[in-house]
Amino acid sequence: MAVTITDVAKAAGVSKATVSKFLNGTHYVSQETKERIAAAVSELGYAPNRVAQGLSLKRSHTIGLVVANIGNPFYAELIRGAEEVAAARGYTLLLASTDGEPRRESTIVNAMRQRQVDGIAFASVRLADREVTALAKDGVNVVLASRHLPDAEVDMVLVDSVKGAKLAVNHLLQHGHRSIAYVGGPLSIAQFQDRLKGWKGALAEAGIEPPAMHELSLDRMDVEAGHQAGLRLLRLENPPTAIFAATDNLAFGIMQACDEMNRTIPGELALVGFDAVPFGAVSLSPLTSVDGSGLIMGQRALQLLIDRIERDQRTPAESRQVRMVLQPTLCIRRSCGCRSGTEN
Amino acid sequence: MAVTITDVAKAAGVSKATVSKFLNGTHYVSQETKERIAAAVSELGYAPNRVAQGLSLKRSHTIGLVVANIGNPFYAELIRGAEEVAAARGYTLLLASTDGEPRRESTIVNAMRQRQVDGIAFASVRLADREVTALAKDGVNVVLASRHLPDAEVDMVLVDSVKGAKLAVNHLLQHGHRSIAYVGGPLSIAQFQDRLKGWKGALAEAGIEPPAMHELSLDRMDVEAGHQAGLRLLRLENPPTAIFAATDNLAFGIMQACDEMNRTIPGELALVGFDAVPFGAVSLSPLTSVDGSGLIMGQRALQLLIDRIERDQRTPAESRQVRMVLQPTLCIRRSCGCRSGTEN
DNA sequence: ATGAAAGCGCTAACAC
DNA sequence: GTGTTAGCGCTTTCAT
Repeated sequence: MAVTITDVAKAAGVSKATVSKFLNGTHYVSQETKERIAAAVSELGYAPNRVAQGLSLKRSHTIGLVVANIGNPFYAELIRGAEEVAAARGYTLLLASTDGEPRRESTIVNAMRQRQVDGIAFASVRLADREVTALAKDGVNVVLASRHLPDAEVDMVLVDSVKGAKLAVNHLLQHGHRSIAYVGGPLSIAQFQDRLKGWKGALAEAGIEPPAMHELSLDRMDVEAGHQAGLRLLRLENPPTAIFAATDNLAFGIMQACDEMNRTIPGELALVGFDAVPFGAVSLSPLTSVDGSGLIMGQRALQLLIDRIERDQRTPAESRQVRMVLQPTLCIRRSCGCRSGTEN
Repeated sequence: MAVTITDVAKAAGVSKATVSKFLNGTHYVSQETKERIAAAVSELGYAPNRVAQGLSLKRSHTIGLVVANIGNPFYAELIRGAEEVAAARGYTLLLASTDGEPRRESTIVNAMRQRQVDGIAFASVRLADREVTALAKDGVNVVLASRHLPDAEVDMVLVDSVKGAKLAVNHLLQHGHRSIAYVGGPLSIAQFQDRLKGWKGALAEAGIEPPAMHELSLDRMDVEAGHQAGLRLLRLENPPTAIFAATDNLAFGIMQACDEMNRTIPGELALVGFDAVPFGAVSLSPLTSVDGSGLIMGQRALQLLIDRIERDQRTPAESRQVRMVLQPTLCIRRSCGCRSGTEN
């Protein structure tokens, strides 16, 4: 059906081997045959079959990207960044979503390996550190984006969550708040441990010891979870005057709760999120948020991964894994009580 | 490196062919050897190499999904739906983003064909009708989601845009508005022609002839474009009292403009969007919107595509292409002036 | 500088 | 029932 290298060879009156050599610039080919082949190629509209190439080369120029949930704008940004550099460097993405289920994640990883991906980028792994390390040891190029696996021996790019959380809380402190609650995701995820730690740390430095009810680690991270948490907090006998949400999605849910209970933001409740997804600019109350730069993480993660893939190509040696930590920044909008601006 | 079918054959003391037959259940294999093979498989942890399989079968169990912009929540939903059914039916998605550039789109299509995808789903094509038809005639299974190509001879799933727009405008009319502006995307896209037509039609039926300045067809569809359009409209000497935005993203931009100019929604300006992305619920003003059901389109599109792929497998006959039109529904939130609810 | 041949991992006739 | 063989489209020694 499609035109193959054999067709080109025939048309140019040479052997497949020569065509291949010419196409890949891997050996010398005489000027004259070069031209004949080039002519045949464009004449027939030949394009190499990547599958066949992959089988022979053991290289697919395909990268698996596994995210928890495509619907979450944070991942959407990350995917965008990843796709961008993948495309630029000649790779295409195999996308899969886990819905946060570790079991589904293993299935996906297997499927990807069977498809001979050159590497896998995890945006928010749920696998255990050792499983990821095992994967890497097993020869799979891996990179972790956004989620931190302290003991996994693979490349990762993440944002400094402790620092980010402190940025957020300190800002709220500067606005005069003394009663700042925390709403975050499951503590089984390192990122949330760090954000919680940052919150606690900033408060401690200000000599504040928050009541236990002001610390909420939920097991889900969607808007609805934030909504419920918001209601819970607002109905407390002594509700907080401000909330640091460890995720923008959570913050949006909290806004919804305020809306429902007729509490104004930032008037009656100040709010700062984490991620700074673009949508925050047009949310119920324009959201001040720690910039987790999903886009950049997506980009960097893929750069790291592709670099490793292409390096391994030459030298299958174990190179030291890099851990890239992005510095967070505060994207100030109005939900904190400010008018606007950016701060570091 | 990885374990191959040959290893399994060796371990089970049979030939590769037998292993293959057993694995694919394509021929009878004696109970005894079945067991021996099964044992070898699990012993060695064998998993077939899909690339090799693909080369032999000319089937990759991979589907290309091309979207305009992953950052747009409408596409995010669509991707989510697509990924869901792809995974359920044993396919994985090759994702690529065009940024709305037709040239990039062709490049992507070529890359995907080289990778032997079993089919391509376009969420918002920019290619011309005849190019898409040519693709289909050339043996590529194609489905169009969301965007309408009147003359392309391929499967498509779309939402009835004329009807959706009427739903929106009529609702605004019922709220007593007589001055309803339209803000939409490029008229080169059929969807926007339809939404414009629906707007005009509904107004005409109400005996209203809108002034020319109240009809804005922009060439971009991002939030910023909506923002600019909103400012333009609000600064008119006789600004509209309501706006129908042909896309939620555009509506968000308009909200931003209102916010900037201190116009309340729906008090001073009523607003209805199109798409009903989840975020509308927590936007500056909870957005009433025509439900374009991106998620469902993503699902249906992939079902259509996979059905066709698997049908073609058996009978390469040209089957009539299906055009699936989803009925829009109005997702009522507050930006129109209502309190809440749903209407058809 | 070019070609012949083997091999990547799998499937599919066709024999036995 | 099971094995032999050829072939999918490409790359890559190894000769020439």
